[in-house]
Amino acid sequence: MDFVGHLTAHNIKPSLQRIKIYEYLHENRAHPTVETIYSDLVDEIPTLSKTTVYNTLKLFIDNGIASTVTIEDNEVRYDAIMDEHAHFKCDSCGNVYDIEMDISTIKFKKINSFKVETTNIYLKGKCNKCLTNKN
Amino acid sequence: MDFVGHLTAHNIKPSLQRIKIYEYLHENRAHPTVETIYSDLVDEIPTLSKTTVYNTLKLFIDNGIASTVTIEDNEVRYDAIMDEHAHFKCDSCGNVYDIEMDISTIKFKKINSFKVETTNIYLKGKCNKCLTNKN
DNA sequence: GTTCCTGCAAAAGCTTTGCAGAAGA
DNA sequence: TCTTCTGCAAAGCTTTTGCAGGAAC
Repeated sequence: MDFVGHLTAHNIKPSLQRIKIYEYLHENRAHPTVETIYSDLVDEIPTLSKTTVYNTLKLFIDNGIASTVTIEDNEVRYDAIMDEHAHFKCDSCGNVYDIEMDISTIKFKKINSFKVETTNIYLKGKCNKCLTNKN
Repeated sequence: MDFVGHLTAHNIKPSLQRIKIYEYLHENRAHPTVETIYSDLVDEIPTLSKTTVYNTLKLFIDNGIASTVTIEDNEVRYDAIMDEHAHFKCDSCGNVYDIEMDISTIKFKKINSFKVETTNIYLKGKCNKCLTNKN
């Protein structure tokens, strides 16, 4: 995938930090937090600061190439996959998985008068691996 | 509604603060934040502290009579309605509305192996009132 | 008298802001 | 040169923790 091209196509100048953070989001589908992104990338870019991670993620969100995943109260996670999909968080291992779904199939009652612009679906429970390991 | 009875039924001793906060959650369906709860109740209970609001909400959640609504990254809201329902937040006025729905109608792909325990659905857009006022 | 509850003050996190130096065009 | 980007340090918020006094039983 052409990360640099995707950044420039969204009016984001492709600095090293921005490329690496964007790459990281794509290659780490675990929906990382700022802390995770920072601590994983600081090895590769020793001068990296959290401020830059915050700045960069904000820039990505403002330009529509990333979004936040707030499946838990006390942590904000980030996602660079912009297709409509649900998120599943495992209570045991803490991993967050993408769940494919067709959001248009959801049927609401009494919502006719509201104009829905975005839909977020968050599931919690036990993932495959944890269910198997437990037994 | 018998708030005191509901608290004691869930092993929560009905102190004045707890009764008032629980009542407030039921009568204020706008899904208040800690700040809102505190500032609205401090008039009635002048000695109230935010610590107590935090303690009490945590107690309610642990005992299953309230839940958090994390429709936005930067604010945690609280809800005492424990039926399954979706939440809709209006971008314009900021109000959060309950949307009735039957969660069992949602169809996911490839989720068979996961054990889903809770489902949260958050919608954003423009509410009825704001759509009318704009025009 | 013992236990539990409340709320002040302080601490702990997380995120944002201001700004100066560095990098890039 | 001029603009933009980075990252340190400090500030700002929200939430948690420790603890002492108070209420309830």
